[in-house]
Amino acid sequence: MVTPSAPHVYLQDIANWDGKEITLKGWLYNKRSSGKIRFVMLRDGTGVIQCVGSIKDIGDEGFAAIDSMSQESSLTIRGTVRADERAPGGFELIMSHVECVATALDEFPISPKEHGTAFLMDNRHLWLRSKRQVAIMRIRHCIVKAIRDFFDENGFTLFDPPIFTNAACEGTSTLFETDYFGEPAYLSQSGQLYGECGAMALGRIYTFGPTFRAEKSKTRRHLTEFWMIEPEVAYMDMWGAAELAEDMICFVVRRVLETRAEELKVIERDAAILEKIQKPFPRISYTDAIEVLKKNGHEINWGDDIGGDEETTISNQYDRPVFLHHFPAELKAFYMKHDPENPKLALGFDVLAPEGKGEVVGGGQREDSYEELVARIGEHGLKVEDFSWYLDLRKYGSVPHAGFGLGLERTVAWLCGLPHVRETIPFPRMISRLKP
RNA sequence: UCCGGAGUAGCUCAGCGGUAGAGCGGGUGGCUGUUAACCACUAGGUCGGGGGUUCGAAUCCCUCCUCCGGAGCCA
Repeated sequence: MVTPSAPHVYLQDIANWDGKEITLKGWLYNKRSSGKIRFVMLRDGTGVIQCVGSIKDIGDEGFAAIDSMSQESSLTIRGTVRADERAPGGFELIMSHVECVATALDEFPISPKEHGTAFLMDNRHLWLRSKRQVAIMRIRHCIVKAIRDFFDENGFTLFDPPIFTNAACEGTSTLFETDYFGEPAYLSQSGQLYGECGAMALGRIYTFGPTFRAEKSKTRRHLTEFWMIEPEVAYMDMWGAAELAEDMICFVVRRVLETRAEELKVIERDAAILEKIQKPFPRISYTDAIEVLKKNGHEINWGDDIGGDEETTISNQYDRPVFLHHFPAELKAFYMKHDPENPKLALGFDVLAPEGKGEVVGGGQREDSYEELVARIGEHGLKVEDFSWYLDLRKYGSVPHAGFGLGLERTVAWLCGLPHVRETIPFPRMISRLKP
């Protein structure tokens, strides 16, 4: 039991308890021993600390308890906090009492040594206990919170789109089909069309939810289930949406730097690189980008899609995110508004993250003309009746409007400097990963 | 779907025609300041599956499976 003089303390607050007797509750991270002394590395989810036990303080009983526990056994330790130069976190705990809560019934699969990613992914449920994964999850949470705060503080309303959808917006090949009481239903691959309904109702909204893509992509940037944030604003044009994306990204980066410096250190992410993420981001048109790519030895022509290697070439020219805008309209989705000054171009943009991290945002202005949109739906081989509700937005008081989609996992991977998105979400879903 | 790469102890890997190996992890013992502790001993294997070549295959050939990376598509 916890005595009033030895309250339960989390390791993140340990600096406030120097010289005091406290209780720690956690798991055995590692241990070392000598004949008459025991070193216990305890983690509690907020940090790791070395606890020192000498035979005169904890007796044979304490030694026996420690010796019976293997890695990841759960335990509580009472002791006195002591600042110590030699300790990695600056503090140690001098044990006065140790109690095993539950011994690990088997050898913990993930030893303190190196492991391959396939093995770690098979043990994702346990891998999440490691210092590095804990730090990444904390930063992910920070980013989620910052995004919500940014929109909430700027007059936006959270607007949740459905996950079951009936329409095959952009062809069924990339959608997961489910049996919905005998009818086919598809897991949402974007909340945007619903977000547009919200913008017409509430003015400024953002969606924040999971989306699903059945595309058989096997790359470091793809998940089949990922989280997307999609703001949508009535009476906003393409450049307004671009500025919104810019402000949001800067706000999020600032928040991570201010509140997650420790976690960035744990994952060895150079904060100086993130300090450079400031307005304004360079803006380069698709047409100009093609010229840049040609000069850099890429075999690409106007009208071709810009692939991963090309994106890297462009983003490597800057130390901050870059806007790519005014793509050829035929490369983009049916709802994208065409440039009135050049109908071959779409009023859309992508944001490429620096360091070759690729596209983190895609957005632009939506087609607001009823006639144009009907024609566009036909051109894309889609059925007008599937989009009757969407067309109603143009029928009843259509206005210029714009928005964008931000991929959460790609953003986390970029800000954390991770090579692969699989470590950015607790349980990544990929083409060959459904378990755990 | 296509193009590469890899499957050997619980994990990370070496061995690449001639007796199945190391480090870590596990177990046992030792050590009063260790830091991925150290020292000694010890247990642990259908060398991804199937077929073939050979006196002999983890090793060479064929085939299948799985995973990893990339392409396409996208956030």
